[in-house]
Amino acid sequence: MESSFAILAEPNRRAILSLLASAERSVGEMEQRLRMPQTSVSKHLRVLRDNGFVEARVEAQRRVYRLNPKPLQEVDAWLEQFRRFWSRHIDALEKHLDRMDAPGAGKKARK
Amino acid sequence: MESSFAILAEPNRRAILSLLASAERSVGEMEQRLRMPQTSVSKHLRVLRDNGFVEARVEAQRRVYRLNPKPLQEVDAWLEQFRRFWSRHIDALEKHLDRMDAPGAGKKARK
DNA sequence: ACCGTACGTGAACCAATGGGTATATACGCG
DNA sequence: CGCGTATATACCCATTGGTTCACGTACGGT
Repeated sequence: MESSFAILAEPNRRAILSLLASAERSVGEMEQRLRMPQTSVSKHLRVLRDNGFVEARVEAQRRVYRLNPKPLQEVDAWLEQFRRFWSRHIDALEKHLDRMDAPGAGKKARK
Repeated sequence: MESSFAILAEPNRRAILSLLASAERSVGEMEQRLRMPQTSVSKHLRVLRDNGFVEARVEAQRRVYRLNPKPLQEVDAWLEQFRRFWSRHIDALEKHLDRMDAPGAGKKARK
């Protein structure tokens, strides 16, 4: 049960996730895009997989990885408590957050 | 030049930040609220200070710490690239709520 | 059946870091 | 001035975590 923050503390892992944000990628693809050794990529992927940040599917000899957003959503949720420090000035964002704010509590239409 | 994520990887530091999210606090206050040794609190505060997460003001023998949101905003900004992975769900929820909201005449407050 | 490609994994190595203990500094008070 | 309170820091130690090297495995083409 590592914290998601601990996983994201590693720069190479963040790079991998950023890559996967735009598209699915095979290991070799990440290897050359990020210019890092394959074993390093594989190990980071292992950590990301074990913690639910990515999922893989087998395609011949390749493993194609795709992003799983759930852990990142948790990080986003943790940040919630601090948003009031900067969101006051950004009305559009505030409205967006307000809407996310109603998790089935039944108060859908504020204002 | 440490990544903000590396700073947030530490659970106690996150606890400190959460505390400071609600109010300014002195070191001793955090010490007892978090039930952790003072030297530990001080060390984590040092890291948080050096990385711009908190600022301190001197008040007699006390140091009162307050939150500085900028580094957290950067984290929030990094998450931006992933928001599309769950904003679709939010949109769906939004539409659902809108539909419940306006059963006959369409006043949808979209945008 | 081989051989190269594509990944994963285990072991050894090394640097960074958090916790604990002891100590240093700063301040207010009697 | 000496003492207690409040906080910071230096040092040591144990652990963690990332990198590299070497090897293992699975698959497809020829």
